[in-house]
Amino acid sequence: MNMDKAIAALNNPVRRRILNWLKDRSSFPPALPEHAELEGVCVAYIQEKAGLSQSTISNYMGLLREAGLVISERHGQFTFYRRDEDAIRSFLDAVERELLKP
Amino acid sequence: MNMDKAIAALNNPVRRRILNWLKDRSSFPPALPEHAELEGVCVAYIQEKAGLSQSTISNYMGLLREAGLVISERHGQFTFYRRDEDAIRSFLDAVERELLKP
DNA sequence: TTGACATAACTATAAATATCGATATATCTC
DNA sequence: GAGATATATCGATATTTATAGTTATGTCAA
Repeated sequence: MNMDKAIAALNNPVRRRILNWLKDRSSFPPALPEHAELEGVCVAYIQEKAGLSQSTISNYMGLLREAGLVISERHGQFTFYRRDEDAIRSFLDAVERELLKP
Repeated sequence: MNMDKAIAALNNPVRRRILNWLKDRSSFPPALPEHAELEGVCVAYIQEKAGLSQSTISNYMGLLREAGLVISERHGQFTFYRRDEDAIRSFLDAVERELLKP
């Protein structure tokens, strides 16, 4: 997790919203049967929900991934994104340590 | 405290550093005797330490103030800035609530 | 192999941000 | 009041970000 990249990634309401949506897989359309066991969500579903172009969302997800906030996993033609809960928590810890007066 | 503005204000390493410096008044040159009781730091000291132009720092401090992370107080020709600890804490709480899975 | 599809990478443009120097404003001192 | 000082504001430019369209890449299915 990279603090600078993470803050930059979060400095956008749509990306924060996506991170929120990913808390609950069921806020998206059901996965295909063959992907039922996967936790992540494919780009197309996220795009649909966000209402922005495919390229924009792909770029957003790349930023979130580079920031270490989400994990991507390719399965066939699909890329599934899911939150990295540990990284998110440790980001919050780091921000708190940096901001809070000792 | 405004979440969007606060994140934007923190999305810059110098502004985060300033916020850190302000944790400890003694990391700056001593205040004038007539300002000894004040907790804040004047713009010129912050500028000196940051090594950026006066206008840039004045602008930075304005952003931090609008984000609600610092409090400014004018005394004569000087403006003293200090951290708003309560606002910082509640910002951290809000970010945590937004990011962390329930 | 040939399409069809999902996603990523590339290109382009508009908007936002970083940063400075210059100027304006307020205040202090004489 | 005139000049000095501290800060804010304005104007300009360079860089970064947002976003879309287009193209490339990889994979599936017939």
